[in-house]
Amino acid sequence: MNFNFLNDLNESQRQAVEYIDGASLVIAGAGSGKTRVLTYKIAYLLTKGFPPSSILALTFTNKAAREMKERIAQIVGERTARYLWMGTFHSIFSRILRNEAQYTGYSKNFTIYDSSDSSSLIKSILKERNLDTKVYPPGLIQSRISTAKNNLITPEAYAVNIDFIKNDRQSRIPLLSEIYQTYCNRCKQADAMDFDDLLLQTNVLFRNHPEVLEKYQQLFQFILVDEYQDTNFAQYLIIKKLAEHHERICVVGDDAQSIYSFRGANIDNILQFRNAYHDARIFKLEQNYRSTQTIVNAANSLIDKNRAQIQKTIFSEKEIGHPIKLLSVFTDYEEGMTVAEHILELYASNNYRYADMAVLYRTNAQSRILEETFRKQGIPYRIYGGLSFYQRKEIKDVIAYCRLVCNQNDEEALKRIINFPARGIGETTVGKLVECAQNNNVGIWEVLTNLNKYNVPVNAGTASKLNDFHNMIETFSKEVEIKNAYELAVDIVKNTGLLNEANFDHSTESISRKENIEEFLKAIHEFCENKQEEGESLPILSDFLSDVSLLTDQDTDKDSMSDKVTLMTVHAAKGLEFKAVFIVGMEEELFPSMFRITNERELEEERRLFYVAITRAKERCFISYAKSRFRNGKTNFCTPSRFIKDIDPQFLEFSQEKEPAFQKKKYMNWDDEVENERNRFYSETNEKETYSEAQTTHFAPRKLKKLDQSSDEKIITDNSSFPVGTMVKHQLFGIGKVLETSISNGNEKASIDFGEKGVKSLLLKFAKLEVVK
DNA sequence: GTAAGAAAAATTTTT
DNA sequence: TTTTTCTTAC
Repeated sequence: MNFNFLNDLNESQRQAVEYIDGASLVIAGAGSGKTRVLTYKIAYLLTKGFPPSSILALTFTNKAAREMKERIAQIVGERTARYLWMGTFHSIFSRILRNEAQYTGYSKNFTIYDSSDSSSLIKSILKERNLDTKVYPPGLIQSRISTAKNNLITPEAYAVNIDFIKNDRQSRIPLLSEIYQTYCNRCKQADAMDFDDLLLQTNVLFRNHPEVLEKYQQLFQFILVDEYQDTNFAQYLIIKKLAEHHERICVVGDDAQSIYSFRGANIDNILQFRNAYHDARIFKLEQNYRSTQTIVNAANSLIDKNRAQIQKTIFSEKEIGHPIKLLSVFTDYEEGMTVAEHILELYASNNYRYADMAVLYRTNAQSRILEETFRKQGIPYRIYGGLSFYQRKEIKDVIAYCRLVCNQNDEEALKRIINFPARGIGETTVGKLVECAQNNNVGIWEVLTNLNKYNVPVNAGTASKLNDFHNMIETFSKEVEIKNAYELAVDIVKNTGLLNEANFDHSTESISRKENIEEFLKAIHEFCENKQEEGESLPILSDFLSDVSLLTDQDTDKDSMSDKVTLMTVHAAKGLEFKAVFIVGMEEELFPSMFRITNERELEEERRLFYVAITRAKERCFISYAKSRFRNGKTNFCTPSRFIKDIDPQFLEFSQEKEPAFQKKKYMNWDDEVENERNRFYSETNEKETYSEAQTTHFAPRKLKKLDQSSDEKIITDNSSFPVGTMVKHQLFGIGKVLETSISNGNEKASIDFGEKGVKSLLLKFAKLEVVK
């Protein structure tokens, strides 16, 4: 082993690595060598005599875990690195839950429900109870249940909590508590855990079985947690429990990069670390090795506008570099062209390959237009996100078959494929099965196995179809334990006719579906080979399934070698870096998202998201915003994001665009107008007034009329349906009071105070408001 | 019971 | 715009 690796570290990094006697928090600014510290720390622990199997290292993504493992393997060798407990929270604790299945009430091979399984289960529960999905929106229920689980509130605890019950009654969803209970019962019956369960059930396991907890407390001599700012309460408590005795724990994170609160992440975990671990040492990694001084300073000036944060001074000793270039364009289409031009220019300079560049956006929907322009311009690109490989219909179908074969209680899988490929078992029949199952308090599979016993009211033809289906699944399931996963999967795909179904015509889509299935089978094959290399004689299908359900698209980047521009959301870009970064769509209501501008906490998170975006850039950063954007089927007029103003202008450069060839004649005077607006933009001191004023003052009204009949002005109105002071009810936000109604862009808006949920500005045509007396 | 076609609705981030 | 749900005709 190379003992000199500590020399690669700067002073604060080295201190962070060498402190192993107690709890520590490492505040790792963007680009400060966080991964290096983590990997070296693990290597250091190994040299200090900690066996690899006594080190628990938790990451946020599979990719991060894999990369870190590789880097550690380079230092200490693969044979040692292999035994580290390193992975995502979800994968590590699903492993523990499987190992300890005897204590959990679930089987060793429990199924993992993904969010679409959860959602469809919730929908069936609502349907069975005859509840209107307008009163009980499935999405809202799902997120409430998820929040409850993330905060370790079991259905039993929920039912007796007066605050929740009162709150639900106020939101007009008093049955939520019961739905939550039913949801959990049904998951249990299906021998399935959803993502949140993996953390919740781990906590339940540790609470109910101190001897099991004790075992893992002993096992894990040292615990490391990456991306600590993104942990939720369930994760916090698991770590706290595991580290209780020895408190040899090191968490690494950056509060400035906390961007997952919508998933339950609690930034207070990192801000209040000392409350949980009183003697914790705090190390700050403040030198940024990634970006130019300009980029670092610009990002600093931005994040400085947030209130909740840990004091730190991020600095760079790299060159000053180029200013961040603002690209003001008229349309989203033009934005794509401008970005494309810059990409081609950088590429032509020979200093940048395509793979050195990334385009980051707030929402996936923005990728389409970029894709179009890149195709036209012949720029190779790769899109991350959107529909992941495992989310494709044909793949989900194959997985559903595999799931059902491994676990006949998996009702979501069963419902998905009982009539796919079509075999004459329609909705009515499934309805009868479900009803029968409910009445007898058993699972659908049980009913399917004993059609006669349960007197399912179906005719002979249907009964025989049901039996055929039942027998087919049963035949496969008998082979699960004795057959190699790959062989069984091939059997399933062949015998069920899934391949034919996918390839029913010769369209490109059809061929691609077929290829996807083949690709999937190949993945199973690889899985088997890997397992066999590790010495497992018979890798079975259920093993593969427990792996695959925790994989995401990030884990399946096949051609990372090829020279392509990366297109992804800012969220997906966390942890990555590129020589040049284009942040597009920096407009109000898009970035920051319109859903998050009324709540200060959420707005700060949006700002952190922008901070993450900027700090991905090593050398060049471009920020673009369009005046108009095609969104949700129509053209919207946009104003530049308030966040642009948060950046100290000394780090910015405005585009001095020459007339691009593609620019239409009617936009000829645009540059002048933009110039005016820029001046206005920065001389403006009254934040509130800036954008609406700028709009009316600097747009020649005549011109606007030519483009769109509607005006950009915000006009305060007196809406007869919702006069000021009216109490209204909103699906998501509950009861609120109308503060103001207005018309802007021809859209009727209302500003409504929802109390705890904050003041929201809603478009009346979207928000289905009901007046309450 | 099925499939296509029409109408309506929803538009964020994801382990 | 895309996706989901509803309707209608086979």
